Amino acid sequence: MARTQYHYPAITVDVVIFTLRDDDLQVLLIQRKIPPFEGRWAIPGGFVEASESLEVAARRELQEETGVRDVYLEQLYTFGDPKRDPRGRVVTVAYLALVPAPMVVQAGSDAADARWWSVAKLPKLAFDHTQILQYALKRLRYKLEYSAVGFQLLPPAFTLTEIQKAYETVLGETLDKRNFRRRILEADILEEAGVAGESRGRPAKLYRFRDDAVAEVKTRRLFP
Amino acid sequence: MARTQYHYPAITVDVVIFTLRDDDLQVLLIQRKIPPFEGRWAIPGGFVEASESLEVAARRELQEETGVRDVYLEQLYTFGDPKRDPRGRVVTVAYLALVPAPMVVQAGSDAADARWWSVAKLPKLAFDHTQILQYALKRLRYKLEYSAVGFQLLPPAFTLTEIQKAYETVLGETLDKRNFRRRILEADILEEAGVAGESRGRPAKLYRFRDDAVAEVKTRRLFP
DNA sequence: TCAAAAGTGTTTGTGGTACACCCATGG
DNA sequence: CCATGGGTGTACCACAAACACTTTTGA
Repeated sequence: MARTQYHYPAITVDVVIFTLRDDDLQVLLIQRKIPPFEGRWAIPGGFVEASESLEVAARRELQEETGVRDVYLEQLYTFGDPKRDPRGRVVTVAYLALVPAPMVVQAGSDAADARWWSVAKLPKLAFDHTQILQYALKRLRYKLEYSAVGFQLLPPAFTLTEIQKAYETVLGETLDKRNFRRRILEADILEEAGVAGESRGRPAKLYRFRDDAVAEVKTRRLFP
Repeated sequence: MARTQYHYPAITVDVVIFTLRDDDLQVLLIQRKIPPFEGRWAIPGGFVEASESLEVAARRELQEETGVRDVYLEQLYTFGDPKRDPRGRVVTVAYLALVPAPMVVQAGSDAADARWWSVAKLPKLAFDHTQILQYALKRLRYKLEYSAVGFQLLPPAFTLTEIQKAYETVLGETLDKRNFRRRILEADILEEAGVAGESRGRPAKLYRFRDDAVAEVKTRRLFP
């Protein structure tokens, strides 16, 4: 601890925020309005305050950008290459957040604009944010197979067809309807929640994620 | 970026170093010789230098403590609770390292002593290091089932019985000999490397981990 | 009565698990 | 020749994969 403090790197949190919109996996990006990378799109983030933990900082950033609280958030990875920020040493702790579909966004004070982008066609990003985003995407797909985090992308109540579409969208592959339904019902993590209105055909049953079901740590993968 | 620099937290890396000794999973700890937690045992670690990446810093710490280079190292998690260090804000990026069995250790300049401890009976640790160590242990056991990192704990060439013992030691359960051998050979990650000397019974074949085999990302778990 | 979406079972294949004996060597 | 550790195959079971038609509703 003999080191003088002014050598310390800065610490930021960056939050990769995914959602599902229009049967498409999308990510929230902000457009920088100051250099470096002025005008470029970037993952929302900011400095960690002196008194807050990393996760609290991430939740604060998330709320500033989307207005949501109490959504799924997990630490992803910490990026600390000395050259990742041209202004000087900045270490960033990246987080992954999943928010339910219909979400309005507001450009924060340090952003010119904020909007959702399809992960299929992303713009050129600032800093090493392309790398961070790809890492987040890989982790999301991986977790989707082994745990029940997929529900975090849906509204509180949903039909089986909706959740199947959600899984197909994120994984980028189609799944068999009967096998999907059998497995997700046998997993015993859903409960019925009435009947959907609005439909051109036969009305679907609504389900919700059971409060007492754990989103993490399935012994077997949910969807091979 | 308008913030004054003297508010930045300090950044350290801590490296949880596992090895196998005497059919036992052990972890390297150092004994602190300065306050806080003077005399307590702790996970080896230190400050990140201005010009080095986080992984380079972790490798440097690892080499300072054990003398080894080119061993398995992966980032674990970043711990940033504001109160985790009584001296002030210190964010630590924890790494997990696996080193082959016979390893001499040297107490570093800031440590009174350094030695291997069985994970079964650990002393009281400094800071939040018990939490970090438990997290590392959980991750190691998890990865062992889904990937081939277990080889990193063994010498370059090993017998099938040795590696089975290694897996049993880390997982804390016994495995069926024929099933273990079938699966590990079918995984196609080993190649023969001659015959072991020194034996009281029939000499065992030696194997080594194939250079071109990837230690990570198995589609199916190796050992359920 | 037609269009649109929801819902439902069975067969086949693959992979996991359990289990016991013979082989090669050194003392 | 015996003690010690090395090495090998099969039968059963459970779960994953593939696959097509009937039901309910609104227009």
